[in-house]
Amino acid sequence: MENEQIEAIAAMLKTMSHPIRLKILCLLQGKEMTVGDIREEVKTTNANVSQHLSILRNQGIIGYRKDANFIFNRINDERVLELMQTMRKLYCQPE
Amino acid sequence: MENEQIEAIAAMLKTMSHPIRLKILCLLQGKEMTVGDIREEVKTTNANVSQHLSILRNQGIIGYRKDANFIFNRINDERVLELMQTMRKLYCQPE
DNA sequence: AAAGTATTAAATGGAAAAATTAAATACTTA
DNA sequence: TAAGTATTTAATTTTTCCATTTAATACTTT
Repeated sequence: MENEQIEAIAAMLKTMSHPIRLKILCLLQGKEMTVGDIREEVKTTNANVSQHLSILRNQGIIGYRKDANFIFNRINDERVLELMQTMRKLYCQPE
Repeated sequence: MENEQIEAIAAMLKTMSHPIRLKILCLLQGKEMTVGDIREEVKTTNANVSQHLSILRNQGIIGYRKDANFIFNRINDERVLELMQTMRKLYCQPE
């Protein structure tokens, strides 16, 4: 791995490494969710969810779609999905 | 993923998400290295390398072996190796 | 034992990240 | 247009992280 790539990957891991953000990524697997939807699953405020979403957006991991006064968030980066699959396999499998 | 697992994985990602620590993990793939060895590859001080190594050790990612006044560090957690392989495939492949 | 090398530990200061609160924007509906 | 809902922005405070410096420990060699 080149140094530049190490920096980029480290930044991406840092973005994923907050419990709330990682949980958001888990929740967004397979579906779109609004701030309000997410807020019901994660014990915090709307503003806090919104802040975490914007960090994920700035990293390019998630995207969104606007409809009325809702914003539907979705995972944008397929690689993150594959990475999470690997993590689930390694850290959540019984064996 | 359960909440508890999310917390644990987030902690592990956080440990890996510092450029120096991620570089150390790259360097340790396949070989043992001392603080001095690592310090030659990473532009920082011995004390700083030592601190990062202790963070990696506390997370259980690396282990060590003592010989004379050298400490040889090695990767302890096979899962981290597989995770890094996946990251290399996803983020460092030309295609 | 003294001097030298490798590493760690402890303390400091500064920078970055996080949660909280309050105010602003955007859209909808009554 | 006024009131209501969803989300974001901005400001503030608290917390956590990181690099640096200095001192301590452990071991070797002379």
